[in-house]
Amino acid sequence: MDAIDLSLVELLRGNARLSYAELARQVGLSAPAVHERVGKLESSGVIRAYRAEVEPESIGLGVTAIIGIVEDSAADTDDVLEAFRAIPEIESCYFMAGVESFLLKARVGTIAELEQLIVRLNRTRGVASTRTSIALSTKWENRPQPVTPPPA
Amino acid sequence: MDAIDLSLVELLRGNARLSYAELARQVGLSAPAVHERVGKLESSGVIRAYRAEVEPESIGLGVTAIIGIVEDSAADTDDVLEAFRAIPEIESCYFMAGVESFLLKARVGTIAELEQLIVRLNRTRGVASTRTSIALSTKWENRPQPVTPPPA
DNA sequence: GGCTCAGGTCGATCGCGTCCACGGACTGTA
DNA sequence: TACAGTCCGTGGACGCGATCGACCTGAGCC
Repeated sequence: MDAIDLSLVELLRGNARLSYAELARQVGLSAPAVHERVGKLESSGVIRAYRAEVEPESIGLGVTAIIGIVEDSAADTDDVLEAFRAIPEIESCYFMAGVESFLLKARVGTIAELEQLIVRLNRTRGVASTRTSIALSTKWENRPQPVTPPPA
Repeated sequence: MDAIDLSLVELLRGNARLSYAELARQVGLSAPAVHERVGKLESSGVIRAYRAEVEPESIGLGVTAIIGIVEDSAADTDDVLEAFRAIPEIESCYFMAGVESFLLKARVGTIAELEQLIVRLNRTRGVASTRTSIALSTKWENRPQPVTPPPA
């Protein structure tokens, strides 16, 4: 992970469809060298995936909700996690410090679907209570922040 | 936005670096036809960007926080939003229903930086109070959910 | 000094991206 | 029914990019 790797990561966070040739020009290496570096970044897990970012409304996901989960005292956290993983509407899942063990971001098409989702979450074994907040609009999401040189 | 467009969107949400030729094979069209469709999806705003998804720790962003913002009664929401937009650590920003007008997801390198960020947010004109929760771990994030056929 | 290895360049080949001309289906009109 | 226009696709052509293999160079180590 040197400065060139960081540049590559930053370029690909901005536009995942840049060609290797273009990346090579930007960082001042040859295309095969860039190809190899990017391959290593992928296989070492630094780059996890390349995703198109899509306007959620246009694929029928107009309702965004943030849901806090309180576990009951007998809950097995791994089981709860497993149950959440099986629910496709849950796009993100964070394990939190605080009373609410999990914070979920979910997207559904309608308020009715959100209601169903909340019922399902409340029925999940290990879940004591849920607290749902609705996002009226997403101002921005997953904006890549500029890569800081070296963290240390 | 027909069924083929939805397939293209779904394929690109799964892997933004698929070639047009490969997309063409998957949806049963020619490469130029796919090229044109994807171009239209981009210019119509359905596809907003292509991003590499990076392990945050490896670029020095090991601390994730979720921050709720309460505006004061004299706040100009647009100004507050503008101020947030200028803070690169804020990766996502949702305008919420409820007491907290905004919910922010921020990533920083260290707890010390998080402290500075919170101070900065509290000093922002229009912000009455903040409530920060720390994510101990990110179980998953921005998992693309399967595209439902047509929503209507 | 010489070996080894990591990581680069160069050159060649093959497939892909992209432009363009052409063609068929659908629609509205006379 | 015939016709024209539009939309959306295909196929061919061509130049560029992806990718492989051979080779080069510098650093570290016996």
